[in-house]
Amino acid sequence: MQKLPRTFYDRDTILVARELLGKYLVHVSGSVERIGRIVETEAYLGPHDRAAHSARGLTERTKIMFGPPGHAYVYLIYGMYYCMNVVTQPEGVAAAVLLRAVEPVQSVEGRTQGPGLLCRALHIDQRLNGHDLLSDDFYIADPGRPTGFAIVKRPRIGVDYAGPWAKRLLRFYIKGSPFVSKP
DNA sequence: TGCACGATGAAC
DNA sequence: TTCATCGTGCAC
Repeated sequence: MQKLPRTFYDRDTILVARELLGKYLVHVSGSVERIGRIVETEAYLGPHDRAAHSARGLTERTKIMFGPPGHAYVYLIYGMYYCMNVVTQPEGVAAAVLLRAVEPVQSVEGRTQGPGLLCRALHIDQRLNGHDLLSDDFYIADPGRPTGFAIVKRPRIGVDYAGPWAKRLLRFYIKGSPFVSKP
């Protein structure tokens, strides 16, 4: 499998969010290689995007989002679940793509439909925050098998407080996939 | 130093 | 619709 290059992430966030669909998220922990096929993503376009953590500027938590592209931004939500993001665009631009659901491919136990569940199933936690996705133990790759699928656009989940930004169609998923969190 | 609040998920 | 559970961010 071809690991996605830095240039893949160093582009428009919406484009990256769409093109991440169908790619394989790989996490190697110990001797176990867990793989999930990305079927649902959301784009967060800080700092103007009121739904993005980076809307409040550079803070201890969001500094990863301001960093160079191709790194993981992992944070704890509601005190019990982790959410996995991919940092996009050049260093200094605080944008990222939230991975909302994956389809189990290898060594994945439990459900993966939802950002908290997919992190639990792939053993992703705060230790991977800031991790370079061009490393050998945590990365995203192109399976190379053109499958061909339609992409559905919807408003993002759980950001009703974001005013007009809550209505933007920044959530993308593979049409018909049974592994999407909220079809 | 204290406290309100989530880019959630599951139960009721 | 309600609750579990806790780090972050910002008000005192």
